[in-house]
Amino acid sequence: MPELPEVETVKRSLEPLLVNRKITGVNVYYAGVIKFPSSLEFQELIAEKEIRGINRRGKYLLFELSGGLTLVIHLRMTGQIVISPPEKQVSKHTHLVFSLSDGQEMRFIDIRKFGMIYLVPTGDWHLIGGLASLGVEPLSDDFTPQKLTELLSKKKSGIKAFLLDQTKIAGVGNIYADEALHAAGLHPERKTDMLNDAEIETLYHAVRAKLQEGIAFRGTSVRDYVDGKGEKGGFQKQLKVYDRGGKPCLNCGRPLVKTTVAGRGTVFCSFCQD
DNA sequence: AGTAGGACCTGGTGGC
DNA sequence: TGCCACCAGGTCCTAC
Repeated sequence: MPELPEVETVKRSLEPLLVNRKITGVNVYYAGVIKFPSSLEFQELIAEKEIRGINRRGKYLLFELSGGLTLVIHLRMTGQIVISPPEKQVSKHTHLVFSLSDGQEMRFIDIRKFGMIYLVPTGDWHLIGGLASLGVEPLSDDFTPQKLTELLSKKKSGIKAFLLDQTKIAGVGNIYADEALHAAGLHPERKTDMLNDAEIETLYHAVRAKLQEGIAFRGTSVRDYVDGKGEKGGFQKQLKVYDRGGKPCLNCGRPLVKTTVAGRGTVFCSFCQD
């Protein structure tokens, strides 16, 4: 599911509902989502901790808690975090329910059970696979055309595989990779070391623009994605290629091609992207 | 070093 | 309507 814009939208929707509230306890329905520490330790450690703030790094959500702890959540494909009143029936696939000091509940729901939850001392990111090795935040000032040039030069692969590599750029997933490549007019299998300066500049702006548009529309709800209030996003109506295989390219009218690139379903225009 | 393929899970869709 | 194959916003691991 969620890529950077969706995770950012979840973060923004949760902030006003969670910051300065205390987690009074947690009910565990499926312990498998808790990757560290043990389920028992998790339940003991998190009780009575105050949520001081929420941050995002790549596709990870980081809840800064009192006591020097951070609750880290990765939603993977179908994870959802929703704030609900306790009287609302707990839906199927709800794995954790946090009780909050204001009487509400924070529920972690995940159909496919791929989501991962950790509770670690703040800063001990090495305890979490993937988080410590994340690459640059694409919407930060650290991400520049020069930085992109440097990253591209260090990898010899297809450009779509590069965009999906979280150790290079953090947060781009399958939807925004396809959208950015179409916007930039680049074929997903173009080699990273064969792009000229103008193409890199175009790609740089396309990646940022698509992520920013995704946030502005509050994320893409092709299937399961909802924000912290249970609301769907709106960017699915703006998609130019993702989920549009066989339909006409909105630039040239020719049918979009659906293939597999870097092991992922990929849609592009063989005329506009080369 | 790169990528392909399988694994992890459940559910929706489209074909027959 | 039923059954089946295949597909899905991610990442990790193994094998070429």
